[in-house]
Amino acid sequence: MTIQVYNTMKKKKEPFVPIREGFAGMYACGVTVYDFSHIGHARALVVFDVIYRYLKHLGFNVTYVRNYTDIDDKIIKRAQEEGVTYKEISERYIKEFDYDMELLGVEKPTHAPRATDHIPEMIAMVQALVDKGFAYEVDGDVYFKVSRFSEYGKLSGKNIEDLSAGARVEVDERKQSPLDFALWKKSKPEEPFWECPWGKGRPGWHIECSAMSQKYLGKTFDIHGGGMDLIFPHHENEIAQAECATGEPFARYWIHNGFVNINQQKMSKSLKNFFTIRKILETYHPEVLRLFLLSNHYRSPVDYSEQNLTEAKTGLDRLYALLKDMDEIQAAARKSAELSPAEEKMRDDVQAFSEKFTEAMDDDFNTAAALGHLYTLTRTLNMFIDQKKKDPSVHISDETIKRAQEQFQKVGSIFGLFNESPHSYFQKQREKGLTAAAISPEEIERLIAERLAARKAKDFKRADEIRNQLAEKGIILKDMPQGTEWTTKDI
RNA sequence: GGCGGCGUAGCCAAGUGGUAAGGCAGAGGUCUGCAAAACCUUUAUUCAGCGGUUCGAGUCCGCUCGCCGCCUCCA
Repeated sequence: MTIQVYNTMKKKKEPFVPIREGFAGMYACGVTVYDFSHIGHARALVVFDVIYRYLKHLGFNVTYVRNYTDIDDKIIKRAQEEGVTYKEISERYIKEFDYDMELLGVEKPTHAPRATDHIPEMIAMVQALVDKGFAYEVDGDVYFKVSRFSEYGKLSGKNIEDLSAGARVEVDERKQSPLDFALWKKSKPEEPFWECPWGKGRPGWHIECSAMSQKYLGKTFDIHGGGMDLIFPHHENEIAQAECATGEPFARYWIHNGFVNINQQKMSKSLKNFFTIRKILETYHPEVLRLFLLSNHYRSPVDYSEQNLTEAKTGLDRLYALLKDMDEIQAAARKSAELSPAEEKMRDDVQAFSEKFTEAMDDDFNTAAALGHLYTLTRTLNMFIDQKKKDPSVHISDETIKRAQEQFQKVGSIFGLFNESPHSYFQKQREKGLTAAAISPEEIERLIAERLAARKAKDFKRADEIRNQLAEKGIILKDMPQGTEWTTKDI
């Protein structure tokens, strides 16, 4: 069964057929490293991480390339502000980015090239464009001549006439047309530069992705992705450069993720409604953020709000609670040849989930629908576990539990969830809550013991008093058959 | 002005021709001394509005209203 992928170029879903059977080449535009990465970056990174993982899961041999833009105006500006070299800024934020990705559980791509490590490739491409008459040099700057590429606009659905009419770019007199864009920029004094046929200069923004994607994936490759905002002009320009330079088609499938809004407002620096990944992960477990992001289809806009994150946390808690229960039941389960009707049904549901999950993911990576099915399975499993808790004689075989656990492992490995043992997941949460509660576990245990004594003596007034007292500090008690457990209140 | 998207229950959110997934919140119940957790039941005759195509439409077409993105660096 081939998967369906929405291709921005065609504006519709189409079957994904790679150039070479069994292989997939994928390039996703990475970040410009001049500051900490934010929630918007996180979404793009998580979306393509999941696409990467899913393609691998399907058995594709995937080459995934994600670049670092480590030379550009913003980096240079930042370096000048701090009085350090551009390299110091870019390397610093590459390190920070890598750290964020590790926290977020984003898999390393096959290649993570830096733009500045590929200057010769870029110069060669610019030279090829000049030689073929697609680009022209003006006083050290080299521009791409948009009018020479009749297909310009095919990705974004724009045409050259409309663009010319609506151009609000300040017109650079030296450009032959306002639409022409820089392939190579002459360096100003004090700016980093590389020697090239046009003097001292540095690459324009778009050229790096064309050069690096081709180096690692070939002239024509399968998937090119990034945020919606990159469709125009970045990806449009990449296509123009690459196809004119090589004379061959560039990427075949264009995948773009939607934006993140903050409390229904566009995220922007001027509104200061900006959240860095680092900041969010101080409060929320990384998997909460992933679950939240994957609860929406990747092309829809998603609204970041505390309520939505808290909801995601509730969901993740529920899933981990089930995993914990399954671990416990598994430990006590026995082999059995005979299945009760309830267990039969459970196996059927597990199997049904497996099929529905695949169906959802095959349909343009519909993680939201896939998660819906996971919750349905969760309810089925909880139902059985609930019965078993009430009546320990209810039997279940280890094989059935194993099959259910395997489905969760599969989802976990594709979505980047359930990387922790349920025990450590809840343990961490308790530790976090404890810090906020300012009470020691020993003190809690002491109060629980005191409450137990009170309950045994039927002094429920005192027992409730203790429970309320702990609740005020954010400690929630649960009276279980085997004793009293405690958790911390949700953030 | 050009291009594109969206509008599904209190909230979040799947669903591109076959009769409305899932989650959160709420209500009732099982369990509990009472709770918590879990489970059960329940919550959209209806998918912004109006027309049209069709045996059949959130789903396709047209119009209207409302929101948003891109066209400038941006995931």
